[in-house]
Amino acid sequence: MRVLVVEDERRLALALQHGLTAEGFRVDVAHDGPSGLALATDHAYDVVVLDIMLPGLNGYRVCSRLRASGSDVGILMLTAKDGEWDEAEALDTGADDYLSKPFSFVVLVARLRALARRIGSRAPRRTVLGDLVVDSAARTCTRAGAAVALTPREFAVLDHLARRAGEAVSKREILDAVWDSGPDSDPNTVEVHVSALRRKIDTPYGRAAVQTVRGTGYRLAADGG
Amino acid sequence: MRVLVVEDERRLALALQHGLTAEGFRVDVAHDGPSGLALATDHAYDVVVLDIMLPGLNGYRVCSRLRASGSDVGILMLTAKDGEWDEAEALDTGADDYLSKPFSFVVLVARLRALARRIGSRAPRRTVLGDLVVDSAARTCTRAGAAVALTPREFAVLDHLARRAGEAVSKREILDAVWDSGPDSDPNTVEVHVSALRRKIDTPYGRAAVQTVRGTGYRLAADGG
DNA sequence: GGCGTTGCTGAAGATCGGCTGAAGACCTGA
DNA sequence: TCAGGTCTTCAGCCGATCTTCAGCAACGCC
Repeated sequence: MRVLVVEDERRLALALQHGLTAEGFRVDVAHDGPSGLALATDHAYDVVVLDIMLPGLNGYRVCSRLRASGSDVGILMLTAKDGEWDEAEALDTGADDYLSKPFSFVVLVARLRALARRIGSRAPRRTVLGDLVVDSAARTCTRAGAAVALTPREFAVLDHLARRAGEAVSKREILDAVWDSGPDSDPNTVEVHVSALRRKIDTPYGRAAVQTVRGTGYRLAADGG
Repeated sequence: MRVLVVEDERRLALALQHGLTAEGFRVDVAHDGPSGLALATDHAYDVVVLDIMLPGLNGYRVCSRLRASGSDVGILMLTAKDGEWDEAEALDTGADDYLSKPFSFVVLVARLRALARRIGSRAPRRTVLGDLVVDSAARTCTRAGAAVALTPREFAVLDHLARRAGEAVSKREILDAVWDSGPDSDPNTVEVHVSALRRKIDTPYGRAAVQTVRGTGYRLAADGG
């Protein structure tokens, strides 16, 4: 699970990074509002841990801008005081949960897990495209009623395409979403997996659900191919 | 991607120009406020890197004038001090992000890329002109309800015209936007692609969506031809 | 109507991007 | 450690696409 921590207090940020990494989260850190907003806009995080007091752009504004841009990432706000005002405002600007400083690390982890679960269930569970059904929660795929066995990578690629059904998705984006890889990763990897995917969900059925968008990447046909 | 660097410190400007060019950006440079504003107004940049301390017209004023003129180009401000005042003012005048000097080049590149992506996603997803529909996200085009298969270049040209529907767009601008090419590139390349485009989206339907503006370039008819 | 300029278009060779089979690395569970 | 499955890398192939060129057409000015 991917977490973004936006916190200007370096020591706390570092502590959270280490602690959450040890808990099995993948953690990125930003130390001010604008770079936090940029990271959150740019990467597919599951949850953002957002301090309110931030240089450049405070937490409320980061939060509302994120929501304004259509993001439905989970947002957990860290309120410095424990007055009701802060918390109400946090929820008003679109945060999903809040925690008053100082907080227990164990509680934070529990809240993050709970939030991630809620967010996860908020996401569309199934994507139906004609006779192709992708079930993100169950991690299953059926075509024309028949179950199709996919490897983890194949499913992850399909799942990502399904979440953006109808849109052209670049290989770079797929690499980022599925592989957590650096900028030097090879787009051919995606091609190989798409090739395998097609062999399973397209070739036997004679219709192309996964379309190539030359020069860009791929698109999962919104009408089922 | 096109970047304008407005920076009066010659050595830094030159370093940025070289570095960003090496990263694959197309870079123009201005050394004072007024010429920066003029360049930004006259050309279709994706992002402007704007120093605050500038002769003639400071960065805040360049930024607010750009916004006042209706530009929604991405603006990344370079703040000399790292006081909160600078940064808040930068964002208030309409900047999208800021970076405190001295900054790491790698960070600048990452921020530029993130900003460009955010700006891109701000653009309208679909353009509808009569019976012609251009969907930038899906990278598809339909005319009179029928899908039209376009090559990447053809689509890029159409997409650019669609973003300025009704306006006359010069071949030079199209070259800049679609080809990332130098000043010695051949306008005939655009003509060839427009020709191919017309064969696909105009000829079969008997009406001209892509109109020639002699001496200037082309215009996508706002009423769909 | 004549002329220079500008735009259109078919053809051809060069280039690019994507697909795929194969091989070996890797991971996991027994 | 072994077996089975999966993932990544590599290289060759192939078709789609791009650019360039050259001749022709259209336009507008005189």
